[in-house]
Amino acid sequence: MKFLEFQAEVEEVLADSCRALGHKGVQIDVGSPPSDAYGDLSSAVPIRIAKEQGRVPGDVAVEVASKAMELAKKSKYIGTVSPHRSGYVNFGLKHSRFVSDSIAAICSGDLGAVKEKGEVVAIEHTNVNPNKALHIGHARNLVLGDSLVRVMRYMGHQVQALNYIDDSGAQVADIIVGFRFLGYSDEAPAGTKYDTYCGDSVYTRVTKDYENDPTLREKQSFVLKEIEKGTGEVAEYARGIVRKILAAQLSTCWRLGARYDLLNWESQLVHSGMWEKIFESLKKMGYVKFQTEGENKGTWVIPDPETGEEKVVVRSDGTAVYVAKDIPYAAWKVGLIGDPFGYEAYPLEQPGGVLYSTTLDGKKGKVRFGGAHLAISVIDTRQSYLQRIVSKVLDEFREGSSKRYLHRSYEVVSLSKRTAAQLGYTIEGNFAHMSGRKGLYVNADAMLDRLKAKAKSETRRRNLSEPDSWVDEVAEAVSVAALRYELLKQDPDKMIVFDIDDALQFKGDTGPYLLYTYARARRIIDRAEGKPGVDEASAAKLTKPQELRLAKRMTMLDISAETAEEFLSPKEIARFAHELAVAFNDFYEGVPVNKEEDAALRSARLALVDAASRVLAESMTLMGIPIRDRI
RNA sequence: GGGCCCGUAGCCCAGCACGGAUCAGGGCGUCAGCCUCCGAAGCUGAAGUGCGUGAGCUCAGAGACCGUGGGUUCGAAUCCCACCGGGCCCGCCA
Repeated sequence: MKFLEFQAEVEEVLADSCRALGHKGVQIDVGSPPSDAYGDLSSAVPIRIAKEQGRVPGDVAVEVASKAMELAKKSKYIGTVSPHRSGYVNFGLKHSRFVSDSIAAICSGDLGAVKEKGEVVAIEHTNVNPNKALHIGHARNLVLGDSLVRVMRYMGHQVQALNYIDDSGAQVADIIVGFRFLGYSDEAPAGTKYDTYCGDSVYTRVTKDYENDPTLREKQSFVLKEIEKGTGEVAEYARGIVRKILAAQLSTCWRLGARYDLLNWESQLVHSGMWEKIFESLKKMGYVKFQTEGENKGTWVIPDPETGEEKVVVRSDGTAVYVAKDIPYAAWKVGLIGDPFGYEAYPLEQPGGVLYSTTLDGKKGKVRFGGAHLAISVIDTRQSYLQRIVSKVLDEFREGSSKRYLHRSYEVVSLSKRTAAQLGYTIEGNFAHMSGRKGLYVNADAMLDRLKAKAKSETRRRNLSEPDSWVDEVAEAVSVAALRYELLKQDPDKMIVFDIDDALQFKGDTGPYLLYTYARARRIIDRAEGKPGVDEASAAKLTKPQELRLAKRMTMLDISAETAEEFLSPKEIARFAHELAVAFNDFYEGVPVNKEEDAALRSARLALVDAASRVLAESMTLMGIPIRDRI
């Protein structure tokens, strides 16, 4: 995008100026000035030089600016260079050319996405145990992961979006115990989603039943063994239930805009033999050791990367512990082990692309997964310790592997006191952690439905003559925008204390604000009589601060996208989109477009609106927010 | 006991990665305005104390101690250390 070109020019001019003035080895940096009255980019380089040489910063700034001004004469976009007495040098854009080039590029479809195909990146997210419906905590994981997938694709990577299905764990066993030993129906009542039924009614009840009758744990243990074995009537039955729940969960995921390339089944990972191979290698390397005495007698252990103490990986009964299942999966992702899987289309139709599933039937199709250059696991912060262990083991396996296996951690979503109270729970502090077992959580579908109900009335109020189906469809988009933005905009390291009433807010820094802003922009285009169009002469007429601010802002998506990529942090896109929307609304209030009488100016403004709305749409797409011309 | 994360206005958040410029930006909530004018899911402005139901009157007058205290620096919300408060993790559970 054009702003990055401008920035590159400024950096080059600065570096050349310093060299010409004999200042060697100065770190060249540029940034945004505190106010655009100073210019469009600024640098503290003279301050650093002054410090080194014991001079007055303002004087050095004058020298540097004067040299830079000379060198900037032949530049494309640098219009002004000015020193400031504080020691900063400020650079201003050559507005007419910058604005006309920017608008032309964007309107021709060049939004700055990286086009050449880069590295293969595997991104794992969602990973919900297939025994319950998604709650908003799972939704945070999905939104973070899916947005990251979108950003990485935008940045040119070949992305594999992975969804790990733990179909052989205790949580699945629990609901099978409920169906097979406690007489709970394995059919959901009419009108209830299957995953919701299993989570709300079966799982929570079985949890209580365990408390009342500890001998039920034997049933759980039996079911777990049957599932692990993988054959037999109970295992087949569990397999059917898991798939039925997964189908219900996936419909929610798709509703939220997420798309996956592959389902990785834990049961297949376990049966693939990968762990045994890795275990043998680690034994040969002497990294895992057999304990012949002490409290871990009879187990195989690895060194704990934090305490230096022992960490059991294989129990004395020969079975592998939880973290040991993650190791082969991680090794498969980054290609440290031969790929045992085949891949086939999963028998569910995913909107927007085929969903594959691993197989172990020995047939190898054309599609390949795993073996990525970079693997990113979106997993909440409570698993950071275990992820560090996995990472460490990969390094033992091959030096430097941990650099290619990244944990994108994030804090959990808890519930506000008010929301907990609405759900019938009285709590002590200001928030409560969600709990699937206790039934204390906000269901993602239910939240979307509440958002949708509100969006429906808001939309209907503004569109009295539209058919219900249209209103319904728009309300659905608004609800997804609201929830995704709410869960994405906050820093991943901060806990979200979710409050239903606050989340129902459509004003201010929200997803609906972005949708509304986009619709406003499109309305101008719809109602225009002439065509949008701009050249350097008409762009020169775009001199109002609102016009310049909007034009500049819309060329800065790439800066946010690069930061989002570097720090695996899609919230950068949210911040950008909000700033762009604010800039647009400021323009909208203060600058007429279709009522402008000067035809050239009108058409230039129209082109500006068109370009800005395209960039806004792109940034929303990167967040998985649906685009609607009218809402 | 060891480790990780958070602490910014009544509330919620941005800024911290790369320390700098005159007001540390938003949002919510509160109050007051703006639709003969491209969609009001928007925009603009206000919010020191005391008294008064209130128009207002009186007095006072600058500034969110960026959790607290140190340190580094010409310069710290940003870097370092300690402490305080909150959350999480450290199992032959998953």
